Amino acid sequence: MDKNQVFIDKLRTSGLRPTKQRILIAKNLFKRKKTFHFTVEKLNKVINKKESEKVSLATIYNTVEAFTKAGYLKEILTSKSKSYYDTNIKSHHHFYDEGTKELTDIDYNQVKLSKVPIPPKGKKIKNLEVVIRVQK
Amino acid sequence: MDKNQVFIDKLRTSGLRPTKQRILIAKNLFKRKKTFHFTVEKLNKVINKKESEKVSLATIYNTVEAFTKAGYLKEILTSKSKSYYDTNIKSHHHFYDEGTKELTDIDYNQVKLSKVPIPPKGKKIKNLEVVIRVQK
DNA sequence: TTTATAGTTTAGAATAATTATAAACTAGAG
DNA sequence: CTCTAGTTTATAATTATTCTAAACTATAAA
Repeated sequence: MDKNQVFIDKLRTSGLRPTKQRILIAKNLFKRKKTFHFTVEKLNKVINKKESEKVSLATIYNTVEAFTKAGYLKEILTSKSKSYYDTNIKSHHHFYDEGTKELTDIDYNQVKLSKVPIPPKGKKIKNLEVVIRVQK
Repeated sequence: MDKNQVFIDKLRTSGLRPTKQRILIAKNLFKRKKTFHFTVEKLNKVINKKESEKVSLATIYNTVEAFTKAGYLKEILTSKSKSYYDTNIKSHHHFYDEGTKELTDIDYNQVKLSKVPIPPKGKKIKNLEVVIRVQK
């Protein structure tokens, strides 16, 4: 039993070839007990410090984008120029700490919307995200 | 009666010197019937196409930042690398069209939250923002 | 099993938004 | 009027991200 088989299958079903880089990135993202919030820069450090086989930054960008499109990652709205991603793809929301620039998950059922507006004509709601900015 | 007096006063009460650049930018932002959603790039075009007196891009950045700190503008969360601002500073939310990358205001009372989570210890909620991403 | 090819990775260049720098300018206090 | 701290400006620097094109590789088909 190849212990990577689960990732290989996941990649295949998404139409992504299971290359060694993608498997390595997938392991780093998804073999975790807690969910992982990261920027590409951070993921790049994690992978290229720990692992003996290096992965180029361009591949990390490509793979994060591919995983997001495939629905394995969620891109999170924060105001500033860096994109944040989350391995938790269940519907949930975030605290964004303006001081430390860290994200914390808010469980889905900690937020309840009792009223949601009708989208503009011809448009469908793709996603609804609540970001609560906090500070000391 | 100087028709700019209202802007001059506003600037003064915020500890900002009423320079001609700031007054010009304020006029372009706040003398509008509808609220105005913009990026710095867009504001720069609006000002430097229409007006005879040019304002440097650096000043536009500085002024938008100053106005945001003073509470005259609101920075809006969208996923990607460009910052969006809104002249509507009342508590309200947004549709973000992924295709056109345009923002539309959602009136405050079109969204109702019946449950809001408790912030992490020692942190206060500064702002709560709902972004609803839409697409065709 | 080889071979062909479409998909993938890579280093480095290019781009785009934003921030920093430092010199020139100016509002407003005294 | 003069001085000075605040402001503006052109330009350089920085940072995140995307692009490019050559090298590499997974895999389908011979």
